[in-house]
Amino acid sequence: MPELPEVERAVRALRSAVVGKTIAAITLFHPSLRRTNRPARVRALRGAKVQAVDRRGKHQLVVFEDGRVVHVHFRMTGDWHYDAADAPLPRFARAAIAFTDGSRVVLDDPRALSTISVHAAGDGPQLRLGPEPADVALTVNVFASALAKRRGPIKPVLLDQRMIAGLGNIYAAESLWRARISPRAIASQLSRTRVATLLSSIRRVIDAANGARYGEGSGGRFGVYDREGKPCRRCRTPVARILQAGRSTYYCPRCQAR
DNA sequence: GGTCGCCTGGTA
DNA sequence: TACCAGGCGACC
Repeated sequence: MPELPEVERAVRALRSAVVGKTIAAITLFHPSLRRTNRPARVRALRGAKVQAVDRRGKHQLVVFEDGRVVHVHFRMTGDWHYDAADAPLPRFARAAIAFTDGSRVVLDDPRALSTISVHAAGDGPQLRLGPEPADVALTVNVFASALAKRRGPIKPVLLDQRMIAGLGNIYAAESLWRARISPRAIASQLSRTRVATLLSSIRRVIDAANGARYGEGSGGRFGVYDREGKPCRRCRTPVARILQAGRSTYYCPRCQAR
């Protein structure tokens, strides 16, 4: 599920579910999680009390009262599942956190690419992230000077989390479509006007995605994403798909001509 | 920058 | 049986 709006939703749900609770046990089921986590460090979280749940970009941070931090990233297909500690596990359970009140949070992830790591107090994960889309410090000037340093095509640049934290493949494509900018346009060559348009398009697309979930049904109505061969919603030209940096990019060859 | 690997499932 | 997948770090 995870693009920014989905992670934000997941964080809010997690926050209301676990803040103030004390860990009874953490269990890692998937080999890749066992490989990357030291058992003693995970076991030592027993008795730790959750103080806060924070989000930075698509990263989730569970902060404990003693300053330790559990860092979770859903990658492609992770999500939280809530149940009781004695309930049957969901099909793709990769990890579980049981609390002393009998409740449980399960990391449910068919593709098993999610990551979990445990950090000592004062030694949190080093996240190299740019500003959040909604950050008022992210001005057109700031965005333009960041883009000016990048000689490559704009679409892969937008996926770099150091540009804007949390922007993913879907909304990068949607933002460019909305701004009528070719995904192949060279980042450093965008005019200031186009940079301004792109920034406001990114914000509008993210805002719409944030709101769409409650509207149900209205969500998932993309302009170009996953619409190869289907008509552009603006000009009816068939949407094209190209590969950039190994990822699909959908765009309208007419609205977003170079 | 591009490409690959991590994992596993859904779909054509 | 192929290809594709909302991410990202390691590699050239």
